[in-house]
Amino acid sequence: MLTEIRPPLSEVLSRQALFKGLGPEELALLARGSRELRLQRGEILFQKGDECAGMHLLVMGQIKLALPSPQGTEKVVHMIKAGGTFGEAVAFLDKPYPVNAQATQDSYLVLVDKHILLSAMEASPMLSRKMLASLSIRLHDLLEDMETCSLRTSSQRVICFLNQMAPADKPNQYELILPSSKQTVASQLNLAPETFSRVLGHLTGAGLIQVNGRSIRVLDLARMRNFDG
Amino acid sequence: MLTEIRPPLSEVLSRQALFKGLGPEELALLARGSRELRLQRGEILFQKGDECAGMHLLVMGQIKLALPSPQGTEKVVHMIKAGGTFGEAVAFLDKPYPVNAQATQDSYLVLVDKHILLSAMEASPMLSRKMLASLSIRLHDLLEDMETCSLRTSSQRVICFLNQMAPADKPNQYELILPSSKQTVASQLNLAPETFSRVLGHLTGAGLIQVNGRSIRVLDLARMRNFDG
DNA sequence: AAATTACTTTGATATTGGTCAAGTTTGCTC
DNA sequence: GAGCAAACTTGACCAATATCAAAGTAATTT
Repeated sequence: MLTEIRPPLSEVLSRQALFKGLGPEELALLARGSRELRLQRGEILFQKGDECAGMHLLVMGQIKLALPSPQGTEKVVHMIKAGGTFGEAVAFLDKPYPVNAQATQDSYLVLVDKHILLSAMEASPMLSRKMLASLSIRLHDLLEDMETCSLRTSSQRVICFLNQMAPADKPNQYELILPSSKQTVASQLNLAPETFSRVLGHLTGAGLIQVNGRSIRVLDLARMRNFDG
Repeated sequence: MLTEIRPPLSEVLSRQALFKGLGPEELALLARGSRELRLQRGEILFQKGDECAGMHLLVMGQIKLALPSPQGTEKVVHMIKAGGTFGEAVAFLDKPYPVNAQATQDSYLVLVDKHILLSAMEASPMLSRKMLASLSIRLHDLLEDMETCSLRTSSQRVICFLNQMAPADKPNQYELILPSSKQTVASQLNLAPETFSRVLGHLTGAGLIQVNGRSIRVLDLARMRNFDG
């Protein structure tokens, strides 16, 4: 067991991009309205329909947001990574959560009470701007997911995903590590795991990628984008 | 041709829910940064990839937001009705439009310059709150659409839609008028028009609904929700 | 290190919903 | 109101992808 250094909450908050630039008294206010949460891999944070207490800020770890289906399966909507937030839209609307949340890695997060958050926003137009920007990005991403899922074929969806995972300068060749298990990625792309596996097989067969566990090497991005399943 | 009475822009703005409660000087500011637009049914307002000048407010008419597909078809993402806004998320992010917009009815809208809108928000925390709430609702709706489209069968999607169109008190029997053409509704549900037609046929055959053009009478909501393809 | 569990791959089959084509109805234009 | 274009319906067929089953790998626990 590691000896952990646990800094005060206000310091943890001050290090998050969302709260950069807030004054110490605002940070203290937020900290007073916040709770720390620690989850082990696999633990469920909340379920669709639960009451929403506030905004979640993931400091470390990984959280999976997914829609449950009547048959007990689920569709992954979004993977939250360190520094990410979720639940703010739901908190503002006073609605129950529309998704399930489960830790896919041991995680450490902070739950910021919604009332406190609202008063902090009242006091800081900059925080409002950042929240607005963050929601806008979420909306934009969700629309992209919708685009991917509803007007592309299975191969195009996978190619689109590999393309999005490319480094910023988009070299024609690069390596990437899948952010989660293949079944999870498949679910995000609205594919059965078997289909995902087969598509990777086709791309490998066409000499466009090399797969090694969770690591994928893209050999020819330009040609891959034109690949037709 | 009708004789139109054209009230000043600031008055038009003051009547919109989003701007209710703003002071006259803020309204005047917004009005100065706004342009009126009039579109005829069928006219295109903007296309995916166009630069975004600000937030659109639809005062009258109907606008279709849709994702174009490589094959020239499109997937309807959202139908805007009178009083609705769109483009604000894109304006905040300084990104090009992610969708096409086309008038499906003769429409009158106001385009509010993004910089002006941002300064108005700076001045009015209430406006910020409303914008945040509006984006949150959009996000929530989009998630619901995703749910509908990705984990339900064609019949369930149609039933879900008919259910959403029920009056607020959810009586077991009610009548509704489709908000747009059947092909447009079908596209929103991610269905081919033929499939939509067939599903309505099945539901009619099962004695659950009666269809008459764009008017649909739901005869037994409870039983319909349990209907299985 | 062995055992158990979860994840992934591969093959065979089934099903849903899309596509194409033709006919019908609706609604708009002149 | 006649004519035309667009929207809708119906049927036959097809293709994409899910499902089921089984075997093979990797990862985790004990």
